[in-house]
Amino acid sequence: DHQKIHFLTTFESDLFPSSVSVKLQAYDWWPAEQQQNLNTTSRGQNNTPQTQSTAADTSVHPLVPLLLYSDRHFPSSSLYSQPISAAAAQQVSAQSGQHACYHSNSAFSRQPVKKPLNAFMLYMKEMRHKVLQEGQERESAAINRILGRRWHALSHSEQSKYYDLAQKERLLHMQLYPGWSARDNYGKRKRKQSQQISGSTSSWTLNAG
DNA sequence: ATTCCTTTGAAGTAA
DNA sequence: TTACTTCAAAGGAAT
Repeated sequence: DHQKIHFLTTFESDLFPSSVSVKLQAYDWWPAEQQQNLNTTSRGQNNTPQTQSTAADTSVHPLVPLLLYSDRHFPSSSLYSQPISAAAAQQVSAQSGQHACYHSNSAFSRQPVKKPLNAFMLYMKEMRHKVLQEGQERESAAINRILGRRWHALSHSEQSKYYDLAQKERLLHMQLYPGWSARDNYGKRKRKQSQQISGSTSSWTLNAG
């Protein structure tokens, strides 16, 4: 989808100044012309990708727009569903202090920032629908078992695609939420006491904060 | 309405 | 440093 890719490039140019261009060069799917324009703040969007083969066609990983538009990471009600500007990024940095980091578009709905997806989670997100189309399994637990076996059957180069993408998402997550830590959501999910917790009866009600 | 199941990997806690 | 635990996604099943 060209619109999403354009959003990505605009986001990169606004959020990352020339000071972090070294990091960007570590990922081969970033558009070459974008890397050249990193030191310039203004950028036009007059070229259409379909008229001729541009750098964005080959260097932008096809899963990156999928990540940026993940409904979980960027809920429809949050400001991240809109194109991210430098001002919005600074607003995110301002609200991410030493305590928990939230998506917030209003004072009434706050959704916690979740962990970035690891390589296998990205693989599942992309391949789940294919297993569903095969029609053998319907439950997610069974599908996840299948995807776990297929993950181990992948070649090293096929897996590296998702490891690289996961590293890219961790970097993006770090830039978007500088104060965020996995500690923010650790131990806050309600679980059955019969699982592991033994002894106190209401130990996990203290997370109301 | 909420948790379980089930996978791998990242990151947390406790020893 | 090592071992163990939690949570990321998904959604039908179970509670």
